Amino acid sequence: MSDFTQQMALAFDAAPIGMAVSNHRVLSVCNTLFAEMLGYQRNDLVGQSFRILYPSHAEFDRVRDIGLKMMEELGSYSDERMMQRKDGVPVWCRFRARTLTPSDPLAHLVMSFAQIRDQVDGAQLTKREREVLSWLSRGQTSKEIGRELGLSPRTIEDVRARLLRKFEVKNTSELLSRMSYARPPGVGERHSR
Amino acid sequence: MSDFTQQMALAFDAAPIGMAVSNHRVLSVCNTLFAEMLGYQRNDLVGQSFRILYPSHAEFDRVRDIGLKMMEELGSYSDERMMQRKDGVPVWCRFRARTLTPSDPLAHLVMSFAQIRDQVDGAQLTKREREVLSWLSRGQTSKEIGRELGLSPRTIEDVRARLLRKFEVKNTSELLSRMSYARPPGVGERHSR
DNA sequence: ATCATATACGGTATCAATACCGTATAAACA
DNA sequence: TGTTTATACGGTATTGATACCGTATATGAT
Repeated sequence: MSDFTQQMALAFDAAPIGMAVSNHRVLSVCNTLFAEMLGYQRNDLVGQSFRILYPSHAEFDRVRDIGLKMMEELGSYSDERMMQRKDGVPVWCRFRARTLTPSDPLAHLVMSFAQIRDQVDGAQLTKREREVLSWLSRGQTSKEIGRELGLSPRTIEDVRARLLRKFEVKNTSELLSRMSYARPPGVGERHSR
Repeated sequence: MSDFTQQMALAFDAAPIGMAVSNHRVLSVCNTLFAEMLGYQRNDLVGQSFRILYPSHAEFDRVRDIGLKMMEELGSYSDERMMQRKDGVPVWCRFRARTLTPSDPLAHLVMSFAQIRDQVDGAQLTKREREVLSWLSRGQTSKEIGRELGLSPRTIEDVRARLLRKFEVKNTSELLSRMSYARPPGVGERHSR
């Protein structure tokens, strides 16, 4: 086995992004970061169905169909999706896939998973912070967001200041460049005192 | 080793994201997509300095220092940066790195490069616009960027205004949220090749 | 029970961002 | 050859962002 092959295998394992290979939706290889991201040991995942990495069977089915046509045509596909960690916590990922078998895309698939929200030293975002962030990503001002959420603009400024501190950034532009977050504030995002 | 190693090497090469390994800023291995992204054949890049992949020597030096401290502490680093294709065209990338040698991060580095978008709705970015954009994503003000580039802050404001018009966004925050690698599904971007 | 944090709101002060007004040069292009 | 666009710079005026000062309540953790 060549030195090149071994270097590539090492790079795969040590990659700064989660990577996995599947055959007909069964995981055949993954790297350390992928297993870590989802709360598993790597050996626990080899041979497992990807089903266990999605929050529901419906979601598992949905993501199967969603990129199939594009992969048949272009060989690759990318979207943003929710995975589920072993302990049940949802993980938002930038998902990319390339198939080695375009006529039957799922037969042999190479995927990368990049976690979108980097938590800074365990600093999770509160509901309010995510909510404000999602409006900021649409270019809303504090005044507009306050009107939208029925709050004083001053309160929105407080939330913004907290976000800047948490992520150690200078301003909102740098914040949004680090943390892309454009999910609309939905059902679970209502504010309660 | 054998089969597992070979599968991992295959996955590295066929990965849906650009990947490369460097030793003291010299490329030792990269995958097909990485070479393609930058307009090279893979064999042209092996053994080359990363210098040729950056638009200027100043930029090459800047990106060396920028993540060093974080890599010494955490072992990994991520930002958005501009690379330069063989034909001179700039490529805006989400960059991730993990070092295998934390005491001397650049000694052995595994990197991933995800191309962000280089155009939106046919709106091409000029060199100046990309340049300013890359400083904005680091939270720099117009005054700071002007100082950095040896230009009047007013000129930077002109560039910003052009960017806001081109992307039809209200302000810089929305701009950087749109330019980010992780965008909500359904709004345009589809990954190909 | 105390401490830290998130929430929510008021004020002020200062700087940044954005939108206008204008001029000027150079390159691309039909 | 004129027209458009990018570049570069000046002014001003208004709004927004950020950083402080303060108070207050609620919650969760040690």
